[in-house]
Amino acid sequence: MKNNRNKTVTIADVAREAGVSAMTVSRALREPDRVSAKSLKQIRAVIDRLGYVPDPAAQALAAGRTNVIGVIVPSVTNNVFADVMRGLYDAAGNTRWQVQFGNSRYSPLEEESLVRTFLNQRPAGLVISGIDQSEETRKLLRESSCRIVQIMETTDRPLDMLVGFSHIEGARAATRHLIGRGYRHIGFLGARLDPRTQRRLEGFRDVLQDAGMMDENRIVTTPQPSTVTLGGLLMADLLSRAPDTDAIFCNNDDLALGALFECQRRGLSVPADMGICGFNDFEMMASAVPPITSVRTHRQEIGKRAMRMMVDALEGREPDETLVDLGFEVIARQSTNRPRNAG
Amino acid sequence: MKNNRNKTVTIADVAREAGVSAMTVSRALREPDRVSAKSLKQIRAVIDRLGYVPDPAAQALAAGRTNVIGVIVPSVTNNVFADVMRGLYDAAGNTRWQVQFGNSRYSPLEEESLVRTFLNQRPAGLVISGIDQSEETRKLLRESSCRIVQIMETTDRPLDMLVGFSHIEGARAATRHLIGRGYRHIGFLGARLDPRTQRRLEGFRDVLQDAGMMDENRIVTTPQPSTVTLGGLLMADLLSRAPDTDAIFCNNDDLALGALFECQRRGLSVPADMGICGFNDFEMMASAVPPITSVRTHRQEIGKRAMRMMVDALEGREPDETLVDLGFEVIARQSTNRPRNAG
DNA sequence: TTGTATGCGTTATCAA
DNA sequence: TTGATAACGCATACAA
Repeated sequence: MKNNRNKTVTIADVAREAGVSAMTVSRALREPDRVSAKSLKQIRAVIDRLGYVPDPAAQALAAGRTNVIGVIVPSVTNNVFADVMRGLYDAAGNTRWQVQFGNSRYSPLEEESLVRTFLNQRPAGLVISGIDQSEETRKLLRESSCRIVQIMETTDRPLDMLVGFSHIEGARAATRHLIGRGYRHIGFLGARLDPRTQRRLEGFRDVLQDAGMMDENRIVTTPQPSTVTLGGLLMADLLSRAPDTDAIFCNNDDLALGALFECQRRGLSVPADMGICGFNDFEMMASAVPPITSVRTHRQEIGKRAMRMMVDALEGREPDETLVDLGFEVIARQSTNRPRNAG
Repeated sequence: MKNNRNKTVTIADVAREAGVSAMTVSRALREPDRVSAKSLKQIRAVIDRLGYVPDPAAQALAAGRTNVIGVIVPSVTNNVFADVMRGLYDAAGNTRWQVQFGNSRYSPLEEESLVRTFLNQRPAGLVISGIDQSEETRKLLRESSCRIVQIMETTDRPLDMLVGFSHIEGARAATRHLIGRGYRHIGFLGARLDPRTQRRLEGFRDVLQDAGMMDENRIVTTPQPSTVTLGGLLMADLLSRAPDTDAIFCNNDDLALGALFECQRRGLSVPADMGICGFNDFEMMASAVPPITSVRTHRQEIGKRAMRMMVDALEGREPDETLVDLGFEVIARQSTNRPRNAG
């Protein structure tokens, strides 16, 4: 296999052309203040003319660190994380830091392996989803000298920094909303029971148990990834098991939309016969017919804050808050607007 | 800023412990056949015991190349590319090649800058979306010695290898389908007019002009990214401009779903009063009420094929086909099932 | 403000 | 089959 090395312009070439030493060029790039205005001008001109770009591998090797900020998400196809990634990207945009994604596919083992791979590259920082890292992963991270931001959840004991919200509280609020709207036989539709999903189920259980309305028959879950079609299937399953169910809390919006479609196929009126509440508040929820109630989460904002926090920390501006809860909001829409005389 | 260098186990450590030279360890890792069975066993034991992992930066610097396959997509939030990325990931999974994503945000300039960044890392290969690279980008790519796979479109003159399908033909087929179903006043809803979208519009125009049914008034587009909500707005816009429109081709499925919701709000029957056809065939199309006709594209498969092709080429197994058209299928559903007596 | 010497961890080359 | 030596391109430490 041949080298991919082409017409490599090195720092030495620049130095020679500019009539200075390689070190001065190196400094001109990283600490321009410590180089005379004259040299700086010369060097910059030569760099432009020659099209010099530093070799990141050489930089990493010599400096013992990189400008890479690793990001570990459990999925690249899940819209939730797509939004988070956008936020992370946006905030990293005009900085000198470079974002690199890794996909753990919801597997703690793959996550551990990704962390190893990243740490081997001596990243400046690591953004990692959730708080359920394996003990080995936590050890690796603690022993590394790189900064860490956990995202999408919240806890009292973050590894380092954290930006997220409480899934259990989100689910509690949604469930309370359904009760408040007069629903009494409330079910739960859940797909892919990752840790966050499980916490939502936990919150749902809490509230229903307190209200004396809990019925395990109304909990329908599947390990498959959530889709709209699956929402319809789960809804059908629930209705066959517990036909008197009058409302559902779906652990995400895909399922909620699928459930709505299933109700339409069965001639069930939403919200009169069936109340529906989703989670995440994707934009389509607002324009469904009827519009679907959901728990809005601030996914892109979480990405932005996390990256800003990371960059601040890396650039020596230690953030005031290193544990941020961005919360959630129950967006009440027609799909849970139960008529007084219903049921 | 301190080093991120920790307890680094180097190849020299392994060599010492195994009683061989560093070169032999290096060979044991890359060309085990050229190392004696005895040394190999020793070395592997020591590697395990010490937990040695090669430093990628040092490898890149010394070897003049990396095992990185760069992937440039125009969006990470667009479901289309999320699916492609999944395919790429899947196919790269058990190889020695590492995938790295870059997001050009639909900007040829950002794409060019990404290409430069990637090429600076001496990637083994580059997967790049579309065929509309800037002249400068094309030049950079041609001058580089790395392999290239263009994806998601097709052309006679690929830069190197290519896996995709024809957007213009997809749109033509969809439009013919609508005509075949008896619709006569067909409109087009389009968002974010990227090159692929524009080709779909072109195909739409072709067919309608040939059929003598073209009416520019029925083309409604916006530069905004497509959403379900936007589909509803565009549909409303179209109906106010051309109230006698009896069918629409949407340049993607989000818009189609939004258009369906808008019809529901207006009491328009789909498919009797309005035929709706989407593009991409996301899974939700099948479970909408009524199910929505769409043009199925093989996004994940494109990713898989592209990565397999790349890996084969990199490992010296030059692929038989380097220009693959994976086609598309019009999936006819109830949303375009126009009753005989309608209109 | 600038430069020199040295090392980062690995691989290519060539000789043994 | 193995090893010694010399890069790879840059940054650190220190000296001037």
